[in-house]
Amino acid sequence: MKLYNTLSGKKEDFVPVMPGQVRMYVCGITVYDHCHIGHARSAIVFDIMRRYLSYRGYKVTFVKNFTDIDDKIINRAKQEGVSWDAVSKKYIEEYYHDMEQLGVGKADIEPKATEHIQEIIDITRGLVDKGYAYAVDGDVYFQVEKFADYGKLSKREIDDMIAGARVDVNEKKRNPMDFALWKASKEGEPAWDSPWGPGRPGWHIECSAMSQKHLGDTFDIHGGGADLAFPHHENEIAQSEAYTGKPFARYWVHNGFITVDKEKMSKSLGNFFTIRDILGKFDAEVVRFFLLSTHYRSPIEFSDEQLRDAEISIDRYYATALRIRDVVAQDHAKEKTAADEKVFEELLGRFIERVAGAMDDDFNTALAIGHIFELIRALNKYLDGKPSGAKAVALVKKAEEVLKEAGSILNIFTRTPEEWNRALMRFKCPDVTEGFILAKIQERQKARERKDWAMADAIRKELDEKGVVLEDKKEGTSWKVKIS
RNA sequence: GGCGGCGUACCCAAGUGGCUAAGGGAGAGGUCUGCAAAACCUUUAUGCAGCGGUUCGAAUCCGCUCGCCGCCUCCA
Repeated sequence: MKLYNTLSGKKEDFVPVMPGQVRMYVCGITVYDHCHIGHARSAIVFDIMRRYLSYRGYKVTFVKNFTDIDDKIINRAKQEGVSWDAVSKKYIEEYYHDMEQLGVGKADIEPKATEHIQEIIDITRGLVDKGYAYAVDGDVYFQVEKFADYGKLSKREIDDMIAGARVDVNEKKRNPMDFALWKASKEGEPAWDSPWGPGRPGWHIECSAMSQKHLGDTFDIHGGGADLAFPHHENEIAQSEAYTGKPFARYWVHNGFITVDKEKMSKSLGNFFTIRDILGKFDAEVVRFFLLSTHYRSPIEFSDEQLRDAEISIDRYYATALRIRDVVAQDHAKEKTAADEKVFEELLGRFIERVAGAMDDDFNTALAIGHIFELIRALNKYLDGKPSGAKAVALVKKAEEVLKEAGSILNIFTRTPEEWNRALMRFKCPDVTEGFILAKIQERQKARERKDWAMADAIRKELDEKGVVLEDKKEGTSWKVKIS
């Protein structure tokens, strides 16, 4: 497998520390507000990586944390007039709700910062003892100049960053780039006892503490959004490597942003869409497909139009799945070889290998999806040739099986065509019932039998206006939800 | 200002040295159909922002130019 490593700026062969095992840590969210689609992207991308590594036979230990103590949480609590832990508790629940709907699995371990105060204090004290950190008025700062490799992840020099205008001025810091490991709490703020007085952890230290505790000093993959590379991940590296004297994470993986009008979606710009807003308009599978149809490191422009494209693509898959079922159910007494059998069989044979090859290459989900639709087209073409008999059934069943396998890798195409159709009805034609549709189809069938085409077309038009499309086939008329 | 990234058809999007530049959508034409829908076929980049260079050979590597974005402050 190849994996792009931010540390080297290149794709590298993935070799885990312990053969057959992968230990990965992903920075989760700070729980002070609803999650937006950008959070969903990160969650889905790393969920897919974890799934695929398991699929490839690795024993994966996946850790994703919650930052449950932080300035934003404290401010939010003040605003709402509730305790800080009521805020974090509420948004952890919201997060689980969103993720469950999105089909994102839980991590193996989901640690919280506040449950690792002792570990955080231990590391902080260790860094002070080793001379990497200093205490001032109850705060403890990491001294970046003491760590020779500082800047190796984000590829920047300490001096260049200071030259940049936007570093905050803080009298207590020896160097403006120094960052807090421990912050003294003000009156009324949440506080834990420490050797430096009552206080709370800085932001970066928690990930060093939790990853070390649950995965060890050196582990395989550390992930998060691209905006975390600096300063968060850079600081994690400094703390952890200064403390343990060992390499920290071996592969640094960062997902790209979601953009709106080409600009990064963010809270401060106010151009964000929450997961729950989007799931009110589109099915979760559509969101997953949309996010996976672009490589995880590239930016994705968010729009309803793009989601609709995803919806159409998924519908194409389920329409084919239905066709497979219909074909298999037909009478196969007669052996008939379709003209394109060889081409189809050949493509079918290499399919899983090609999908896996795409995923092996830095989790290229977009390419994997391309392969899926290539097979779908070949299959449809093959079926257009009206093949029949045992061989044909075997090939079609094989296609069904491998398409499902590929879908399961990406956590898409996991439902039946009926389930998909029902999900679509919820969004596209909530007022129409299946009973009504079937009655109309029957009425139209009678009209068709007496060749009353005007009536038949009128009924079809009526349903079309309600968002239902009819398809006349040999076996009878079927219906589906109209997309667009 | 420093650092990083991106620019592939009407739209979205793979491809990072070598068969005819994946795949999806949209458009046009066709096969099928009572008519449709679906499916399939044909068609839409001798071309990969522009200009140079390296090479037998580049969308792919190097340099410059233009445009866009991100990080340097909390941020997935």
